[in-house]
Amino acid sequence: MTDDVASLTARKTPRQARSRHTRDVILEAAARIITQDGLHRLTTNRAAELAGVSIGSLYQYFPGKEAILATLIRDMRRDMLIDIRAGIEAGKQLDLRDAVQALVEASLRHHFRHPKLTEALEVAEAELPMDAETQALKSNMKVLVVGMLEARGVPNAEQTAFDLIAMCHGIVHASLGAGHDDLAALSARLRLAVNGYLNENASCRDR
Amino acid sequence: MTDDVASLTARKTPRQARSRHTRDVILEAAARIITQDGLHRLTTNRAAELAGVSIGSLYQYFPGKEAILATLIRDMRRDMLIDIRAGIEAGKQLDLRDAVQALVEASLRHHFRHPKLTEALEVAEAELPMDAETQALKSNMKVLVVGMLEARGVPNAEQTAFDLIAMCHGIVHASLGAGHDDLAALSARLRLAVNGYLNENASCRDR
DNA sequence: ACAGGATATGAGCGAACGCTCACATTCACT
DNA sequence: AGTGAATGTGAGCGTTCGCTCATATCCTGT
Repeated sequence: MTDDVASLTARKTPRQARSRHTRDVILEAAARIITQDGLHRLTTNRAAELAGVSIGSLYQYFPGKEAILATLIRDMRRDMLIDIRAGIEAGKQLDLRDAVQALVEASLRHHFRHPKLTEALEVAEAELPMDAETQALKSNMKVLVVGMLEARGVPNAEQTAFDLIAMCHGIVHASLGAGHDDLAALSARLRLAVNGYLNENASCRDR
Repeated sequence: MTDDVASLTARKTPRQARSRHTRDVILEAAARIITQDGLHRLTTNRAAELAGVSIGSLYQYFPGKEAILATLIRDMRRDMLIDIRAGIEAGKQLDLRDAVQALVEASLRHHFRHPKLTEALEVAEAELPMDAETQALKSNMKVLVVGMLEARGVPNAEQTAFDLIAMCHGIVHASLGAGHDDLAALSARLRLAVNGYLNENASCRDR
């Protein structure tokens, strides 16, 4: 099976500081290649070379380049969950619209930390089988967002969460692609889209 | 220059029916590979083999695999422009919301004709230089949509068009990725998002 | 029927890729 | 200081890729 998750998990866990460092520089090099040259330019040889590490060392820790990608994706999702948690915490006492906005801004900050890398990893994630932890991380995020909406009486919270996230993602993706990097302006436009959806959703139910 | 547009344009224009057919089967084979196996599985050798054509013939008409992609993208954008025109025509006599909805449904039909291929080509387009015709096609689409909004008194039509398109794109993309293929349900949710944005946009101005 | 352009073929070159393995080096622990 | 485990090395194998070119076949116009 090519789609085996085993081919995505680390081959050997570093036990010494030395090897942890080796693992890290490989991941950093891979991230830099993706950011600067694009996903399709990532090769194991190039990553090892840029990391200043022999190709053999790379294969000590990663069974293949997909495993490197899976690790980068996992790390990204971990960071994202932290940001989501912070966003929900920040909006804990606020009403629906402000709470959602707090969440939007938190995930916006996440995205803007490494825009190109994040976008590329999301593309890669779509065509890779997902390991258990990444799956769990994403599931956690969903539960958090849906819970936040439900706690504020939003009907059909599951679908609403899905659409809000997809909408925002679409706008952010398109804006980055068009070269817009004004975070404040972007945030205002997202608020417009999100509030509009929430209002329409509510008035739909009233009728 | 690797980014030269010359490397994306056809090498030789078919003069006989025979060669037009060769060109077409190559494009069809490439599209099938992308649809079934993904973008990264497209290679010139594989495309020629699947098309039942020698590798040499492929290089008679395309200087490289990027040229094949560029051609598929151009064809896709051509079809899309036709659909957009039809959508605008269909909503010609309608008010803002219904006209936008007609447009949304037209582009939704376009997307659903070849969902996987369309998505993949849009990814490819993002990391390829654009040839003049594709650029013109996209510019035409933008003018049409912006004009439709302006004709109905929408303020800030440029930005609104950008956001509406990006929003819808985000929702459609996420839905396809999640396996939702109910066109009617999707259309209803897009209407929700779009109307919400338009209402919010209008009420923002009133205040 | 025939000339000459248009089209089709596929062996194969050089480069890049994924990856292994025999070996060298360094570390932790006694 | 010595030993075994952990870690690091890089030449190089087998494969695939993009692509060329000498050659063969087909088609059009006369």
